[in-house]
Amino acid sequence: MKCRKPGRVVFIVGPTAIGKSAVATALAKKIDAEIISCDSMQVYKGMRIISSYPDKELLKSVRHHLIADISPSCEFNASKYRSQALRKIKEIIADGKVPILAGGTGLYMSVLIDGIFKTKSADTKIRECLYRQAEKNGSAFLHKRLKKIDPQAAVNIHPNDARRIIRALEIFESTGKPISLLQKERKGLNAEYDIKIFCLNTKRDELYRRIDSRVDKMFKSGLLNEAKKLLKSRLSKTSRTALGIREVKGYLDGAYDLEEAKQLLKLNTRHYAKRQLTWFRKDKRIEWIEVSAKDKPEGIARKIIPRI
RNA sequence: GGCGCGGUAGCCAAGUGGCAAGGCAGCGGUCUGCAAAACCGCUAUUCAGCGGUUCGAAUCCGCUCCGCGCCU
Repeated sequence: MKCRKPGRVVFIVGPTAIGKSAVATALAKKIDAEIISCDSMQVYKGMRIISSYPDKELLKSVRHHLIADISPSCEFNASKYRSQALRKIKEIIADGKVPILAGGTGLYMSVLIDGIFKTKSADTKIRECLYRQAEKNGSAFLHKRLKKIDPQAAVNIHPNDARRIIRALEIFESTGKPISLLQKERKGLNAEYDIKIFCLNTKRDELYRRIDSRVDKMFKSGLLNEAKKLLKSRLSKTSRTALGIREVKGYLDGAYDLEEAKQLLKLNTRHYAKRQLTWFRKDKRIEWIEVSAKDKPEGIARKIIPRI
């Protein structure tokens, strides 16, 4: 096929359980592409079931990157993801192939396409100190402080949003510059390449049905053991928040039975899917692809090709 | 059949005479180095139904319907 256009980057995004992996693979086969995961959990090793790695056949048929790549104990983040993904993108393009970014992590997508402001790596000392202050005096107290040094950021961040208030203060203390100023300086893929973003979606009740059935399958294929194994190891701040970990932990701690854990995971996954959609909805560059239960990945890929 | 208790949003529920707490679910949103995270907003002109008492009723009274329990 001659759909290959150098300097072109394709994103296949969408809510969890919509079928991104299969569509991305089907598409990759048709246009000689390689797939880079755009998922904050699939990067971790040992999360095959919990983060739903693409099936073995999919992984075999097309080259995949950034899946099961790093240890769950590693403090990975959006910035690290960005630099690794960027390198892969450049390599793939240099190879004359198309990089397809597939995944559901809105922040990782945005950090690639729109960039991220440059700063030193996270200063954990300052951050921890601020967290202690937040616990003692409340986040509103820190918010008042932020208002003095960076009124712009204070307007954008809710007084209860301790995490962002602390990040803003941390940036100011370590660089001497207000975060709202730094945030204006960002350069991403869209400055150098043609970006195409396709978001797979379906009706809400159908999406929720897919999520429920995926969770049932996950338990059948050994989610419990995988989660147990992960819980025994040291997990990073990010990896420990993977859906499934907390739910299984509650069960193991005796807070509820296995059925309850399963229902909880379904519920939390639905909430997650909803937040993903909120993220994608506001990005007006996205082209929406409505899928239904009877659509095959190849058929969906065929619909995408002419629009690349 | 008799007696008792109860019926408040999709669910759980507070309120027992002065304009219907809260939680869950649902929906919408924020998001630039923890993002499958964290945070925010919205959601009952109406309290099973009908009548009555009262300036005023989800709250008091009567009847009807429904549920639960006990008795015969």
